This record gives sequence, C-alpha cells and structure tokens, in this order.
Amino acid sequence: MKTKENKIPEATIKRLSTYINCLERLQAENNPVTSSEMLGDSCQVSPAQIRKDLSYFGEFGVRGVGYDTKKLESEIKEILGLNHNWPTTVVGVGKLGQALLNFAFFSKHGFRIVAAFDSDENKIGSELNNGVTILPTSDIDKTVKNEKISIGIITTPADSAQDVADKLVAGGIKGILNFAPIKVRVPENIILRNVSITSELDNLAYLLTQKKR
Amino acid sequence: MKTKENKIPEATIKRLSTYINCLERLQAENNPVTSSEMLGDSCQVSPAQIRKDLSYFGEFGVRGVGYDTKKLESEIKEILGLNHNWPTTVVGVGKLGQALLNFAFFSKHGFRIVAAFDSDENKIGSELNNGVTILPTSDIDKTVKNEKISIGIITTPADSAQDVADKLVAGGIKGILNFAPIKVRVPENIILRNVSITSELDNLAYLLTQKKR
DNA sequence: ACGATGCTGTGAGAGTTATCACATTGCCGG
DNA sequence: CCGGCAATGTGATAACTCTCACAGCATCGT
Repeated sequence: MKTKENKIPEATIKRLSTYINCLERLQAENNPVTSSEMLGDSCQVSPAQIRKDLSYFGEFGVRGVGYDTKKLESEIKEILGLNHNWPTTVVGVGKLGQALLNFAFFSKHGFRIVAAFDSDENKIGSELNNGVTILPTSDIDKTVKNEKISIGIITTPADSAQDVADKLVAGGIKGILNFAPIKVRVPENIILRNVSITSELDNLAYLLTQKKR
Repeated sequence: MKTKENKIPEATIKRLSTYINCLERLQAENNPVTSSEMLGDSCQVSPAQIRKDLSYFGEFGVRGVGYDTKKLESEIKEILGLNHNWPTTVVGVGKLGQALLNFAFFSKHGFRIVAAFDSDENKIGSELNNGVTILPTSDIDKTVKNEKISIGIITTPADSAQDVADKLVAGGIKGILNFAPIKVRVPENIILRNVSITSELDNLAYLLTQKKR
C-alpha cells in the first residue's frame, strides 16, 4: 500500500466518481460486499479497469472475496477529497443555476453552498431553499474573500462568464467549474474545468451521422 | 484528400465542437481569416492539435495564410452532421430540462425540439416558449415513433431515468443524452452518452485536494 | 491442516492520442 | 516572374491509457 504519487489518469478520476454512485446503489440493493465484476457490471466499466484504477491508490479489496461496498465508497471519497468541506458558490441563478442549487448531491459530497450571485435586480435579495440570499455580482470579490469560498460554479450566459471568472479569481477562489459555453481564462494556479453541454450534443450528432454510413 | 474513414479520436470530436464556438467568436471580432495559432489561443488548444484534428477530415486551410473562419465553421458543422435536422425531445421538464429548452444553441446546431415529457400532472398540458406542449411520459413511445424523433435528452431524477430510456428505445430513438446521475443501459445499436455533472465537481475537488499537498 | 477455489493486484504489452519538427505549398513584393 | 515568407499538413516519435493474463493471497470445505 503506497499511494504512488505518480500521474493518475484523468479518466481514472472521472470513473472513481461514478464508482461512488454505483456503490451507493449496490448498498441500497443489499450488497455489503461486491466484486470488481459486479461493480463493473453496475457502472459499465471493465473489471480490470476498476482494479487498475483502485491500484493507483492502494489495496482496498480482499483477494478471493471482493470489496466492502461501504468501506470502498468511503475510501474513494477520501481519495477524491470529498470528506473535506468545500465552501461553494453558484454565480448565475438562472434555470441551470437553480437546477444545481436544488441538487441533493452537493452536501453528500462535501460541497456547501454558502453564496449565490446574479446580476438580475429582481432576483437579488430573494432567498434560496437553504437560506442563502442572492447577492449582486458586484459583491463576488468581497464575499469570496470573507467566506473563504474555494469553489465557484459559473452558470451565466457566455458574455458575462469571463467577467465573473475574473471576479472570482480576484476574491481568491481556488477552483472554477464553468458551464457557460465559452472557455474562460484564469491564472495558472487556479483549477478550471469547463463543462460543455453543447459539445456533448454535437458529439451525439456526429456519432449518429457516422452510423448512417 | 478525403475523409479517411479511419478511427477518429473521440477527443477530436469534442474539440471540433469547441472550435465552432471559437470561430463564431473570432468572426464576431472581425477576423475573416485565422491561423491555427490564433484559433488555438482562442480555445486553449495547441496549434498542432488543431491542425492534426482537422487533418483527419481533409485540408481546410491555405498554407502561408490560414483558415477562412466562416468557411471552416461551416466545414466543421458539416463534419459533425449539424446541418442535418435532428428531431429532438427532452424528458423531464424540471429546472435542468427548462434550462436546456431555453437554449438558443439548439436551433443553431440543427436540433429541433419537437416534444417534451414530464410525469408531473401539473406540468402536463402546459406549453413551452416554442409552442411545444408537455406530454405525459406514457406517451413517449408513441410520440417518438410518430414524430420520428432521433435524439432523446433525459433530465429526470435518477430513479426514473432507466424507465424513460426504455420508453425512448421502444419508440425507436437513435441516440440518447443522459443527464441523470446514473448510467442507463440501452441496446447495442443505440448511441448513448452520459453526462455526469457530479463527476465534474468531484474531479475539481480531487484536483484541489492534490494542490494542497 | 491443507488443498481447492475465487477474486484481487499488477507487470507487461497492445492500442490510442498528443506532440514535434519540418517538408510543402500558396501568397506577395519587388 | 521569381525568391522569400508564413502557416499548413503530416510522418515519426513520445506519452499516455487500457487490456490481458496470471501470480498472490484470503477463505472455505473436508
């Protein structure tokens, strides 16, 4: 057991996240123990891939037996850092922003929504389910600093995304998840992930076009 | 030189989609012509990567000059099959579903929303901006068949996602984009893409945790 | 007590994707 | 009309990721 500090494939990290989901399901279906085969079947990943993914971080199973579902879930959360407490904010309380804010997922994975911002006068001041009040985007800098917010989620239209990103960075944000359909630019030391919903659909279109041939 | 029917990396397809975005922006900024370097700078991809990506499909530039932005955009749309007309449906008109339905992107990329479904009695029967009426999920099969819908977007909670997917398949859907936080299962011949918003956030948490070390 | 069983953990190899370096080619000025 | 310039297109190479096959180890049955 020697958490190799070598390079971990990004794809591995992505899968670890899905393993958590599947492990929860397996637990709900009364499986205190699972095998790489069962888990692989459950989340559509090859058994070998699962074992390899886990092997980057240590040994979590028992040979001849399998994995303790509850324990493995907890181990993976530990690996991903989901046992931390991540003060998080959502900028842009449109439909997408609201969809995220309603997400039960957040608290379960250690993300705590401590602020929300919007530029719409009508929304500013109103309160979310969790008691958080929507603030004007001009407060981003200050609030991020005061609340020590580490993660910012951008769900604004494309044309304000960069401006919002700049404000988050100015406040000292650590990581940004950007849903706006434009790649924002941030300093080297900020972790940035762009989620492109549109390219997923484009991708689907491409695959469908291919199949026709 | 023509469309080599060889294997195209999936990552290439994903990038092509982002190139479209950047090309639109460059056009808006009055650049009738661009270079792989300028485009790369614009969408944060290396110039060599861009040239390689395009080379899978043909030659679109002029040596010593660059690419015609407008023409290249159109060529990429052709490649991705966005000049087709894809009858599309959204199942689950919650916040996320509504966010998608409001998306200007759809029509620009050839996706035409022709139906929407929900299981909520209160939503059924009401009309969307574009004149589409929300139907009960029990109509999925029939409607998909009649309207020859090719793409289904699932934005329901996890526990109904598989059921919805089955209904879409029963109606003869060609491709599914699944936003529900569970990997649905479909027959071999259906194109399926799972978008996991949660794993993007988990990913971010992981990267942040790493950085602390 | 011990061999048979079964599933993990992993090195080696295959396959895939990105990077590099440069030959190639069209354009422009003189 | 021709030589220099500039940016593409691409083979070769490096880096990365997945798959396979099996050694290793806990458990169970006898």
